[in-house]
Amino acid sequence: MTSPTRPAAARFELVIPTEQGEFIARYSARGLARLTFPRTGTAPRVRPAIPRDLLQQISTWHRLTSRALKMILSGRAPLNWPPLDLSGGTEFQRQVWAALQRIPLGRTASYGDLARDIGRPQAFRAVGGACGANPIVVLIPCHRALAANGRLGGFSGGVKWKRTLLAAEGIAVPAR
DNA sequence: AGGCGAGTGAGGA
DNA sequence: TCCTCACTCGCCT
Repeated sequence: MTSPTRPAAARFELVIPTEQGEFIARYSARGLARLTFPRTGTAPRVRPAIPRDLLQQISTWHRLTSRALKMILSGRAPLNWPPLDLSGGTEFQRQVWAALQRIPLGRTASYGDLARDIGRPQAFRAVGGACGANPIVVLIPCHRALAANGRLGGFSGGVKWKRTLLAAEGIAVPAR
């Protein structure tokens, strides 16, 4: 056939400028597949052009992503969300990510709480791993997962970001 | 209070 | 099959 078949895994990147830097959003044909923190000191890279048949769809999603991100960064709960393409995760990871999305803005849960939420009370340690594999920072609020006894725990994007995000949501940030 | 070790489930090499 | 965790708990100073 003449229609160019895109690989199912095709991803298209757009940036979201914020006061904190440029977040990078990556879209598949199914929705937002990845959102990453601003990188410091990397050369701007060439991004593949978005095919015409996806342009309008992705533009719409990107507006939703940008607004939702900026809302959370300013401590307000987003009204609308882009569709999320979480097909890259395992079943267990998707369950953890869904549990994270149930934590309201301004609230936190411990890794143990999340493990109980998904019906695997002993899997609290694996929950940490799934949080670390979260492909969509901020919108899937892995920063709201703390260790037991209110300790901060870790963060794949760096603990500084975790503190920043918690502070933006008005959460008292543990000393460590 | 704080350190330490064992136990734990999932994922990746 | 092994190893590594963004953990938790209990026991010990």
